[in-house]
Formats: sequence, structure tokens, C-alpha cells
Amino acid sequence: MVKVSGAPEEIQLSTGATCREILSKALSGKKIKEMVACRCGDRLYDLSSQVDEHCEVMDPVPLSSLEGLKVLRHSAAHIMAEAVKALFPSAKVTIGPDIEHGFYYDFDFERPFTPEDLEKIEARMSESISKDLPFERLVMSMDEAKKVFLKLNETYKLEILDELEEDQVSLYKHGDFIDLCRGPHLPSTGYVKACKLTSVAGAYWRGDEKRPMLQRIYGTAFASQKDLKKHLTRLEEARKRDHRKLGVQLDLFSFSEEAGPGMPLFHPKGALIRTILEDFERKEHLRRGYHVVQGPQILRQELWEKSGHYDNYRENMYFTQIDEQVYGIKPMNCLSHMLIYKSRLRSYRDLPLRYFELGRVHRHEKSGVLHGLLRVREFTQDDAHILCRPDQLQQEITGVVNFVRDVMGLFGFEYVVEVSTRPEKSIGSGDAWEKSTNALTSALDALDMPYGINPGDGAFYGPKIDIKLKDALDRKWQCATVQCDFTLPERFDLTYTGEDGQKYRPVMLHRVVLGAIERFMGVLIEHYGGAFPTWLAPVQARLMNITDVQSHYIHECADELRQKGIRIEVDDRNEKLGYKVREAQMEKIPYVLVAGDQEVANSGLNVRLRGGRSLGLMSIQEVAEQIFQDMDEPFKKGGLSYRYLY
RNA sequence: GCCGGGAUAGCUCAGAAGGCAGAGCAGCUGAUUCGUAAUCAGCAGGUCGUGGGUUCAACUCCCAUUCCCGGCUCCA
Repeated sequence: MVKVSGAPEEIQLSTGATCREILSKALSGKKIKEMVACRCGDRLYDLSSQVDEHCEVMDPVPLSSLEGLKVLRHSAAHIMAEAVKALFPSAKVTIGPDIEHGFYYDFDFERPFTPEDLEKIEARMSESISKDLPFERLVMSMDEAKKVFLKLNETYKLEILDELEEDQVSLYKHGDFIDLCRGPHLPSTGYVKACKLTSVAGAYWRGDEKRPMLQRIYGTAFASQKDLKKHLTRLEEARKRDHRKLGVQLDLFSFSEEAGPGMPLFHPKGALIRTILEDFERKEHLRRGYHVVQGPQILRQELWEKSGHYDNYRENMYFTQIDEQVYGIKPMNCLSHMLIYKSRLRSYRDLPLRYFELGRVHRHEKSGVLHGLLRVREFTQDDAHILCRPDQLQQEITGVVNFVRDVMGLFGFEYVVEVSTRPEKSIGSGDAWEKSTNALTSALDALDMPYGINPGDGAFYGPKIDIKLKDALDRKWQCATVQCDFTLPERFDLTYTGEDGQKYRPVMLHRVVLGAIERFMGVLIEHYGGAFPTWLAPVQARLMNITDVQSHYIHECADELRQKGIRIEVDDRNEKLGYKVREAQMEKIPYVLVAGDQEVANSGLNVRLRGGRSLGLMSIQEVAEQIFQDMDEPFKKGGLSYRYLY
């Protein structure tokens, strides 16, 4: 007997019955047409598959569900591969999964695919779709499958088969195209109502730099043209939030070919935003028991050799030589912090020591990875190293995670938390790894923060928690991170004297909260679409007159507000009010303050909020209070408190 | 670093069989003194990313190179 979710009665399961047959007993014909697959337990089946006799509950997967959409996209990848093979028979197929917003398929082909090729492929796909070809699942032995792909000369598929351990594998066929695949697939190609190929890109086979570079064709597919259109519109909207675009529009920062790639130049408004962020951070760190420290920008090469950076990180470092002495420009801040620790004897009573530095680092990132402010070669980390006793580790991690959570809440970020565990190439005892990994996960558990595990993705010196934020186009960027380190305290022979007078080794945590100020600003710009909250907005209010008559008055008002610490600009140009308001709106300034004859007569200002809402006439004092209240608002929720005033 | 695609005025973008380089916005000047998303007119603005080559002639064709964009790999 099998229960179909959403159907009233259990259904007799006869041997060999297909999912479709079961569904047809439980659902109406119209309903069945909406279904593209079936879930039994944690496995997905094609509608044409035979139901596993152990299956108790069967969940039909509708096309409208996320899972259904994934099935559709994966099928679209097959349709694309079919089209490519039809048009370019010498291309070899590799893999083609569905991804977050579509799908891709990697091919090995002797020449690059051009945009014109994509058009042809798309047209050939439409043909296949309009024929509504059924997807057939073929189950065969490993040997049979190998014969099939040997005959087709699909060497990559043979390589995949060699690595599989199953006795039987499944192949999927639609039209003349056959592919090794776990499935499931749509009943037929006609379910793909909207499909678009978006780009071609190089991708290493198996993601390995040393293996051949394949050509990846990206595409997206939907069950209706409407959905596709919606997706494309959303994409267009997201592109408008791109921090690189907003950076120019709002005059926040720029890059110069002359200065060098990945070297950001912060213009007055961008620099002011980061000044506020940094000021907030310094104060918040002091409040949480950190010490602000500062180390040199360049340190002797020998020190980098001692720390292991020279062996493990040299390729990413800049060096400079003066008087026969080679110096490494710091890519990380930990060395100085260790030297500060070592500058005197430490007692168990001194710990934990939390050294905080807004440390500017240089890393020679590969040229192809630079990306606006999100990946640069010079950046400032809100870095800290916590040196503590092993018994304090758990508590310190909790403190950091709590800190991160408070700060992310302040900005209203949604984030992904990942715990990375011991990699193959690593140092330290199994016991130490286990203890510190547990310390990381239990801190997250205690704070009720859900997280995923990245097995084997930890640093070679210890496990870590990564907190990732998404940009406008849903790409994930690592910002906050907490990393355990057993190695550096040892390499630098850091010790503290215990209660018993013996020497002990402290444990070290590397951690950042915002990560890199540059990257964080990039993500922040996209998060707010350039409309910064009042506490961060470089210009909080713009004052404007209606005619020259009020010019003197608005300058007086501006002085008064500026004295109170509000960041204000005056627009007294001889332009129509609508023109000036429009500009202020486009610059995303939170407040527009207008003075005409009426306001002068009442010694007040007319207040307009970003977005158009009007608060009417207010006195200067009321305006200031309104702005302060607005500045304080985001901090109230998290129990924090901060104001940047000048 | 690798694969592919780009680079035309400060910005957004047209255009060009190899034959004097175009618009809107921004800028400047003048007029207009205006009530919550664009007042009008005029002016100026370019070695067509950079360096070589082919040619009577190159922004256009060829080679090299820099930077940018989308991915891969790597990472805050």
C-alpha cells in the first residue's frame, strides 16, 4: 500500500507499477499534468519509473515547485546538450546540472562557442521542445553503459563511469540524444515553455586547474514565458543595484588604471561612509573588551618565514627591498599582534587578550578574480586576534558570534553560516581539531544559529566559521569569519604563566566581523541600493531655497544644523525646486529641507523624506531631533548605541 | 592565472565598405526667481584604451599589450 500525499486513500501498490499509474489512481487528470516527478523518501523518480515496493508515502512533485523547476532545468540542460551535439557532432559532453537560477552544461569542443552559436543552439532547442519528445530512462549494467559511450566516443562520460561504484546505471534518452544521468527528468521536452541561453564561460573539467578547460554554456528555463520574463526583469533590477554602477553614480569610489587594478580610490562620500563604519567598529570593539592596536605595514621577510606565510602564501604577497633587507608587505595582521603579545610575560590572569586592528593589508589576488570593491588587492580588515586559555575558547567564540549577529542585525543582513572542518592537508592533533570544531558548533547551537558544514574546507591550521552575505546578483561573499589556530602560538612560542607557575600555550582565534571594509561596503551599497540609512548616509540632509530671497536663511539654518553634528549640504542654485528635489532624490539623500517665504516667516523648514513623503513644517530643533531619532533607530533593536557626530 | 566577450566625450550610448566623429545627461555662459523627480538658449568637450604594423589614408584590418565584464580556480 502507498499513500499519495494530498489524496484521501491509500492505494494498492502492484509490482512494476509506475509513478504515473499510482498518481492516476489518486489524482485527477488535470492534476497529474502538473506533476513532473515523484518523491519517495529522499529519492526522486520519473513519472515513468517503477515505484519502489518499499515506498510508503509518495509526494508528487509539481512543476510549480522549486523541486519541479530544478527537474525542468536539468532537463533543459539535456535538451541543450542534444542541440549542441546535433549542430557540432565533434563536441564532447561532460556534465550539466541545474543551478540556482538556471542550468549549465560543460562541453569539450575544438573552438570557442560564439554568441551566434548560442542563437543556433537556442533555435535547435526550440525545435526539440516543440516536438515534445519523451524522456526515456534506460537502466543498464556498467558494462553496457560503457559500450554505449565508447561507441559515442564520449570520453568524459567513460571517465565518470569509471569512478562510479554502482553495478547498474541509468541513461536518459530523448530524440537521438543519450546521456548518463541519475535523473529524474520531465515526462517530455514540451514542458519547457521558456528557455534562454545566457552566456558562455570557461570552466575546468572537474573544477581542477590542471585539467582541460571546457566551455560552459549557461542558460535558464521556466515553465512559462511569464516566469522567464519576470526573472529577466528581476535581473535587470538587480543590475541597477550593482555597487560598481552606484559607486560611480553616487560618487563614492573609483578605480584607476593608472593606480593599478584592485586598488580602490575612495571619494569624499565613500570615504566618509567608511570613516563612520570604522568609527563605529572601534567604539563597539572597545565596548566589548577589545584593545585597539596597530602594527607596521611592512615586516621583515624572516618573520614571514617564521610564521609559515612565506612558504604557504608567498605568491599572494608583495615584497619590497631596502638596504639589502627584504620586507613583506603584510597580507594579514596576525604577526604584529603576536609580537605585541610577546612583548612581555603574560599571566593566566591577563587572558583573554583581544587585539583589534583596522589593518590595511595587500594581497596579490589573481587578476581574473578582481571584482569591484568585493575583491580588491588592497583592503582593510576589521581584524582581531584573541589569545586565550583553552578553557576560555568556547566563551570567546560565543562572544564573537554574538558580535557578528548583533552587527548583521543592525544592517538587516540575511546571511549564510558555514562551519569548515579539517582538510586533508592539515597540522595539529586530532584532539585539538575535535575540541575546537566542537567549540565552534556549540557556540552556534547555543545562539540558535543554523549552519551548514563544509567538510574539509577549514584552514590548514584550524577549523572556522564563515559568514557569507549575498550581493545583488545572489553571489555569496565571505565577510565575517572566526578561525581557530593552534599553529601560530606554537611557531611564535607564545606562552602564559599558569596558576601553578608553569608555562602554558594560549589558543588563538583569528576573527573579522565585517570582514574587509571595502567588501562590506560593496555588499552594503547593493543591500541598500545606494540609499544608506541616515546614520551612514554621507549627506543626511540637503537644504534648498525656492528663490534667492531665502538664500541667506538656508545658509543660517545649515550652520545651525551642522553645529549639532548633522551632515548637511546646501543647494542654493537658481533652479526650480522640482529640479533640485529630483537631484537630491537621485543622490538618495535621506532628507530634503526646503525654505520658501512661508518657512522663513515661521522660522522653520519644510521636511521631505527620501521617497517623497512629506513631514511638513518643522522648526530647526525639531528637524535635528527627527534626524537624530532616525540615526538611532537601527541601533535600538539590537541594544546597541552609536552616533557619528562631527 | 585560465576561457570567452568588451573598451567611442565626465556619465549612458549611437555610428563608421578603410575617406572631416554623433546624441542625451552632466559642465561652462547667459536669460529665467520658479513650492517638492528635469526652465530655455548658446558654448565647449574626443589622439575612438595603449603601442606597433599594413595602407595614399586606420576609430574601422593585423599583431601585441593594459584595463573592464561574465565564468572557472582562489579567497576577506
